[in-house]
Amino acid sequence: MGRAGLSAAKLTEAAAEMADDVGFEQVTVSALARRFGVKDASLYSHVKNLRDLRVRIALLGGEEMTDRIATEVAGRAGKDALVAFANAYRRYALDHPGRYAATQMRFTPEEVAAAADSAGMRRSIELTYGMLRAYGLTEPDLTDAGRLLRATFHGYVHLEFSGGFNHPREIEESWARSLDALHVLLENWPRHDRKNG
Amino acid sequence: MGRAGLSAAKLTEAAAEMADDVGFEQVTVSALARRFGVKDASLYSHVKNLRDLRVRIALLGGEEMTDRIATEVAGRAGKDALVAFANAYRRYALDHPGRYAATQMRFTPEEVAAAADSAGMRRSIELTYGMLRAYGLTEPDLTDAGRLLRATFHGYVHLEFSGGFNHPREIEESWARSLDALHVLLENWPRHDRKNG
DNA sequence: GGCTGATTCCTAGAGCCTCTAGGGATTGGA
DNA sequence: TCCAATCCCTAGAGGCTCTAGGAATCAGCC
Repeated sequence: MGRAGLSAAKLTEAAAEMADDVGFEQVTVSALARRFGVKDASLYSHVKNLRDLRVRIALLGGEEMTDRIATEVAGRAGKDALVAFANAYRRYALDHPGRYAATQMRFTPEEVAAAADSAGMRRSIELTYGMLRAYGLTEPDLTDAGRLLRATFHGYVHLEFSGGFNHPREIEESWARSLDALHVLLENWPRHDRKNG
Repeated sequence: MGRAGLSAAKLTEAAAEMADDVGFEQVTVSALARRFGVKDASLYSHVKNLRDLRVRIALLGGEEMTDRIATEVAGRAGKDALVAFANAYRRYALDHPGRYAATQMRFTPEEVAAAADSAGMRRSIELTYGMLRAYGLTEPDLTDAGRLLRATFHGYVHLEFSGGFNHPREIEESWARSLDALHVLLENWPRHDRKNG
């Protein structure tokens, strides 16, 4: 009988699809092996262990998400860019809940350091900063506002996922109004006072 | 030999401590049984299954967190209340990472419905709304702003936990400035236009 | 084609986990 | 004292991760 033709990349892609289908926490080495008609021990030649597999899903998700956001934000500035960024972020999470959940894992310092080197991470930061510069922000406000935005986007999506919103119908409108509010916030950002660190 | 004197409440409390110690995902029926010097099968008379145990941790954490926030916010209004609320929220999460992680589980609709009946949930909503009313907000802005705040607080804590911040030393300052910004945001909230739902 | 080395996938098995079924021990109350 | 409820146990099925070592298959080379 022929081989399944496995590779780390193929496994990661399949695992990501599996995560979107059945939930990130349900992604398991043995279930993935089953999907390829192969024994679970076979996967350990391609992937170090379960955690390694999950981190790979996270990196894949991060890259894809950054790609989407980048194409949506391209050529926009100000509120246009903010809304495009936020919507691309949220839509990716809704389209790929498993991959998105992977990106929200708790990483070890080593994993963070490794990921920080990746192109995706840097591009993602570039995108955010570019957007914020259009609001006239400079460091350290750039960092602070960036953190606040990332936190808010993630928090909103997370709440939406975890059923924290009681009236699902109004989510779209709530989200739109939150973006209005964030735009106002960025325009009125309480600037850092140089004299009074 | 005597009995261990187990009960659902005792198990939940011990499981919560365990979650804070070793991480929410490491909380396991057999590990918990070991802690009580008892066989794992014994716990299943008190707790339905692992998920049940985890949901109990979440409810306990939610109650405790609401208590803390309530006492901190009591007697304050405006920015004072906002800062007290936010700091109590964040501090609880940092003090009890396992319990906090539990509150951020993905719940089934039934679990959400059950939790929505609990006193803690209602009190938590009351607290938020009371705070926002002091900013002169009314529905539906109350709902939208409340969602945005909850999302932001959670997102910030989550980012902090997951190592999303590269410069740990500046987190405190970033957080303080984000609270300033949120205060400004609430004062300049783009009010709902009744004519144009 | 035949050889060779690397890679792929396998079997076997240890160890840990969840959860069920059913039975003996311990308790508090009648 | 005795009964019923409750607690905790043993036994066991089944799933998961991961290691060790062996057999099959592939690619490239003569």
